[in-house]
This record gives sequence, C-alpha cells and structure tokens, in this order.
Amino acid sequence: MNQNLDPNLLKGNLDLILLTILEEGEMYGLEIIQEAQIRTNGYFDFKEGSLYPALHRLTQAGLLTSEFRESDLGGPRRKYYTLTEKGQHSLSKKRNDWKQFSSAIDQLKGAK
Amino acid sequence: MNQNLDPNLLKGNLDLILLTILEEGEMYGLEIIQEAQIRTNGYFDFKEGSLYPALHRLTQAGLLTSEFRESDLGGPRRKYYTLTEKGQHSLSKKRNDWKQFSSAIDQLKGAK
DNA sequence: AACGACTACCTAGGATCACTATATAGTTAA
DNA sequence: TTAACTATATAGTGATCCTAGGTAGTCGTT
Repeated sequence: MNQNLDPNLLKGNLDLILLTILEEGEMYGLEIIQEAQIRTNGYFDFKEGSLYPALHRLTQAGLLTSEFRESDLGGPRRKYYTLTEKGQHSLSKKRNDWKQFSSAIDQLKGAK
Repeated sequence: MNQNLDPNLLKGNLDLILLTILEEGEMYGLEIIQEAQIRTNGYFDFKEGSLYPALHRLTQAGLLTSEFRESDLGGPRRKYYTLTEKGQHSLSKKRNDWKQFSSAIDQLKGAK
C-alpha cells in the first residue's frame, strides 16, 4: 500500500478496487497500479507482489479474462485484463457489501 | 461476522470497532458483542473466537486495561475493559485512517 | 445432590491475503 | 555489453479473523 497506513485496511477490498478500475476498460498490470495512484492522489500504491496474485485469483474465479498483447513502445508484451460479465456482477455485489459495511462503521459511533 | 458477508472486510477494522464501542465506557466481552449487534441492527455479529484474542491484543498493546468484577446477576465474573489514554489516541488515528481509506475508495469510481 | 441451561472467558489450528524479496526476460540507449 | 527501464511472476512470511472446541461458575428443577 502506502506510507504508514495499516496494510490490513486493504484486506478484502483489493478485489473491489481492481474490479472498479477495470470497469472502465481493459488494462495491463502496471497500468492498473498507475491508475490507482492517479485516481487517489497517490493514496493507493500497490506493490506488484500484491497485484499479480490478485489478478490471477480474479481470473481463476472467472471475473476477469486476460490476453497478451505487444507493447506499442517496444519492451515486453503486456497482459491486458478485461472484466467479464460475472466480474461485473461480482463488482456490484462487492460494491453493495462495502456500502453496508461502511455505513455500519458509521452507525457505531453516535448510536445510543 | 455475519451471514454471507465477506469476512475479509473486517480485517484491520475490528480494532477500530472495538475501540469505538469502548469509547463510551467500560464493558465486558459478551456485552461488547451485544452492543455491536444492537448498534448496527445485527450487522456486526462477532464470534468469541474473534473477540477475545483481539481484546488481548489491544490490552497487550496498552490500548485497554481490564479488571475482573463480580456479576450482579450471579454467574461467572466478568472482565471489564476500559480504554486507556493511549487507546484514545490510537482510536483517533484509526478513525482518521478509515476516513482516508473510505474516501479513496469513493474516489476510484467516477474519477477520470 | 445431580442434572441441564445459561453465562462468560479462553485458545489451538486453519485459511486467507497482502507484503517482501527476488527472479526472469524483453527493449532501448550508451 | 552494460545499464536502465518495462513487465510479469512467485515463494515465503506475517497478520488476523474464524471454526471448533474447552473450562468453569451459577441457578432452577427434579
């Protein structure tokens, strides 16, 4: 992740984050890391050791498909990941779970 | 946790939840579980196997203190947990981390 | 006094998952 | 050919929540 933040916050949410980013179109590994940084002003800064196993896990689960393609700038080929329909459904569910969880946390304080 | 929710959402947030509940006053183990249920309409439903190790961890870290007291209704004695000053500071920090993380997640969509 | 029901605390072992660290390999420029 | 950069990959580690039990005290009923 990032600087001095609790890395456990990410647990269970990395999948949501990756699916969210890929919702707008196919992307390859390092590009996803860059996108996450850009969209959150550097807050999310995944390491490759977090990203690739997660992408493989999601692909294994049928939420993503992948395809190698040559780089337009030279350099090694890139593996592009695309959201499947099943992935889209899973994203909706995860988004919903997150909302519920998030509001439950907010309810804790102030309640009673 | 609960029904069919991703248990990983809780990772890294259980401490925040426990400290939040204990912020309003000392409480014993099973009472904390009940409070969490009540305040979130049953959404949070910790198991004892999650709760007690977490309480011990937080006590070990100096964020809580504990004291046995007799039950007013008979039954086994209860171990009451109280937030320390260090625990209060930690709670503030965790609360802040959560806010940042939560808003980063929200930024992901819609951005770009 | 013996039993069951209830309350309360505790822990070992397993599974998941992100991170650290390292490996491999292709391209480009010096 | 060396270095720098890009890109994908994975073994090993550590944190942490859950499953599945266990221990023990009190109370009411028989």
